[in-house]
Amino acid sequence: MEPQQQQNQQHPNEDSSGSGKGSFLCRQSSTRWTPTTDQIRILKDLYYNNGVRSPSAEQIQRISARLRQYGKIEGKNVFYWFQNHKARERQKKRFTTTDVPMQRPTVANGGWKADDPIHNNKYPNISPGYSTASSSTGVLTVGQIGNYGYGSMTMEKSFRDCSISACGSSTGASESVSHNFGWVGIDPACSSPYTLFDKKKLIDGILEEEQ
Amino acid sequence: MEPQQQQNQQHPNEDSSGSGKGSFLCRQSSTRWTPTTDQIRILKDLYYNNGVRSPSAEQIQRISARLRQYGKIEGKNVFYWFQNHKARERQKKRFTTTDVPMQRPTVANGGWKADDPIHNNKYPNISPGYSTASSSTGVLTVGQIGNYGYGSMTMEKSFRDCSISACGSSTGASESVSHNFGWVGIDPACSSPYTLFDKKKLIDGILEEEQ
DNA sequence: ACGATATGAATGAATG
DNA sequence: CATTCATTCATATCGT
Repeated sequence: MEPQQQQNQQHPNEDSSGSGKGSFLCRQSSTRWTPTTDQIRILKDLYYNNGVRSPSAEQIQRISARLRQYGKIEGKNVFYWFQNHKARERQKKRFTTTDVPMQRPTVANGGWKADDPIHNNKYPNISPGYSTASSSTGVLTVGQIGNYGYGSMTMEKSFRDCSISACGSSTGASESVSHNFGWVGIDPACSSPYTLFDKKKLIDGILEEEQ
Repeated sequence: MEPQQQQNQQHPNEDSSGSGKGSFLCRQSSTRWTPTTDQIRILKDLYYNNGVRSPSAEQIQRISARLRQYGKIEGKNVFYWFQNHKARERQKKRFTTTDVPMQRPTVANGGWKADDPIHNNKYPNISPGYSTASSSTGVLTVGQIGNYGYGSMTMEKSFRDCSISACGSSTGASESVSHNFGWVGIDPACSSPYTLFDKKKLIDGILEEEQ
């Protein structure tokens, strides 16, 4: 998701190193979990390709155990990750999907960070109804039509080959990129002849029902 | 606080300002929203004169739609603006009101926020010990140095429950499980000799029941 | 030109 | 589940 964020934090910082907090340098290990690219990749894979959205306790344990190979992680991290991911996806929609009483697929992307470049098959349906993808199998019907490879390879670091991932910044988490659409949005009635005569009124108008 | 960044005009940047700045392409150089003075004025007005601090989705939409007249803007910009504005104001206040000598905003232990939620009283069952004590030298009363925004934070919260997993019916039921499990590290097969993985298999393995 | 600061953006962690 | 808080990163802007 962050095209150019975090410059370095995927280092396998074994040990919580919470002890060395007071020291000046080494100011890298914060208390909060910093997912590695591999972890994120897998989490997204689970989320998008497997429809996992609210893993159960067992699943969380399993996932975290699996992800622990790529760096330290705990169950709660997985739990929060899914919660946040889901919540933010919804929130984003909430801000952008203003009106549109009828099914209007033109919603594109209001401008939030684009969806994932690698796993972007989410649910192709346009209606608010989710695909309810059960977990595993059967879901990938439309999945990765483009086939991003790693079907059975050591995906250790193979996501570089994808044709769409692009921007391979070696170590960096070159996840999503794009995110520069043309301000589609809801196409407001811009250019309205406002002249700012009464600011107060304008402000109120924003908050109120404006009807 | 705001050094009047009156650049006075909207988008001085205009696209294609590829000049120098590594405009390689990827790097998602979509300039980050630079609010115009009018937009800022209105935002501040909403914030200070109208007490808007955390606009809801609808409000955000309304606000952004309104502000779009003064320059391009999107819901997320408004959202972030308020979030940041509130956060920073608060942060600043924390400093100023501090005036307490030895008071450091970022003392060891993370100050006040939940002491190590992760490894601390996650499961009071077994390790009651150092929950409250913590912090060296009885770090003052944490009395909330700059309490203005919101009384006190709930440090020391601990998850409602500490039963691990539980969840008889491993299916959905996302609501009931919200925060039910303790993040115990049930010590899964850590350090298991995973080495080559077939993504497909791995994912399934995670999701499946104990295959 | 840099370095400092302000601030947009992103996200982990929590709370209700 | 939605909302909010804290933190951190990235970058625009300004000061010297």
